[in-house]
Amino acid sequence: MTNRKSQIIELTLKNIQEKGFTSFSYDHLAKELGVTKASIHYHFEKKEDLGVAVCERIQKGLGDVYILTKESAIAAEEKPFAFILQRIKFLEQNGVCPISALQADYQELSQAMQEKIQQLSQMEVDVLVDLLQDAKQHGSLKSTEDLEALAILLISSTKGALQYKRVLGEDFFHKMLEQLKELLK
Amino acid sequence: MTNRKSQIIELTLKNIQEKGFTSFSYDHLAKELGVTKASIHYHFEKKEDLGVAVCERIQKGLGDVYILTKESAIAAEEKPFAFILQRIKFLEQNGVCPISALQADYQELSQAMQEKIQQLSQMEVDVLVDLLQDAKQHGSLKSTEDLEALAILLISSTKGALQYKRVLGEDFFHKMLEQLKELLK
DNA sequence: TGACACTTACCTACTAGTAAGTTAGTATAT
DNA sequence: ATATACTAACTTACTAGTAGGTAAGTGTCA
Repeated sequence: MTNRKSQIIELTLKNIQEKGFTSFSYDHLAKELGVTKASIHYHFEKKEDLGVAVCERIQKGLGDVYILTKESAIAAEEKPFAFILQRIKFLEQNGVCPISALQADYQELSQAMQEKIQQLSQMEVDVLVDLLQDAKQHGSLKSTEDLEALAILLISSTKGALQYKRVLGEDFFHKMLEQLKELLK
Repeated sequence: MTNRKSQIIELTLKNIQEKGFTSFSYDHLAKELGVTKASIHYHFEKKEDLGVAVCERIQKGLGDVYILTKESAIAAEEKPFAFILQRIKFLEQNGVCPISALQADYQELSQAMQEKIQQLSQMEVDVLVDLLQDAKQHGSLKSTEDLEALAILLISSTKGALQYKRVLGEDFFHKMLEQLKELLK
């Protein structure tokens, strides 16, 4: 049963979103799966190994949504915002973005995980810049616009708003998205 | 020595910024102060009590910067951005905003702390909306602008960018601030 | 004398991680 | 066909360390 391994990764991803990396435990994970803690150690010897596997899982998810958006039939100028909406969809109720959760614990993590999180964060920017470039070529964005700076604003505000959403409710987040939509016109 | 109490609060604030609420410990705090763990329990019986005290400390700091900005001699249209810059100044190197750190642990915290964090988050929005209203009256903002939505965008993006800053460096953050400056023109 | 600010010594619960043993299934050689 | 050898996927039982929290005692100063 190799899908026990991906089952653990998936459950860990959920736990990271809800509690953060340092606050979830092998014991809790094991109880949720109905196996022993040692069984999870069999698949992922150290917590760090599981962490790296989850980072790779997130990276794949990010890449998939990128390709999906890139190849989609919608207009190029709508793709940056569509990409953001697609990414949000993957986040369950009351769950923060897993990348944000990992960033929050960043300083306590091993070097291997820090490098992975750095890669992930940079990839988020790069992917959005690429979609913005396509949108610009189709004439929807002001040519004076610094696309990297714009991507940074879009990502930062989305991630920040997801944090506030848990505390202040859906309404906060929707108002933010409306502002972003306006900004991309 | 009543300032031992505020000494503990100050150190806890620093610890929350670096590790988050669930990941700092009384033991670690005690060692940093050169006292025993039980001594901290004497001042703050439960960790929750210390957490609430820190929230109140943050709330006071937020209020102080607000009053300082409100009463400052600079032009009203520059006050929203000046307020954000002042708030960032209080954050030490590699430290995330303490409110963001508390939001990240939100779901694991007691109801008392959740309520405090909710108050704090709402206060951030309210204070910025107030400064934006003053700026609008002095003619620097488009009258069509929804000020609450703008405040939400400013706060979200600042908080989000502070997270990325730890991982991707100062440059990321500066680019974000430049975009916000542009947005407020 | 008694309140204040502690310390010492402890408890229980939980953490990551490990060692050794078990079970079921597979591949191979005779 | 069957014994042998091996592997995957576990479990049981443990370690050492750390977490929050408490009870009882100590020194000090008004």
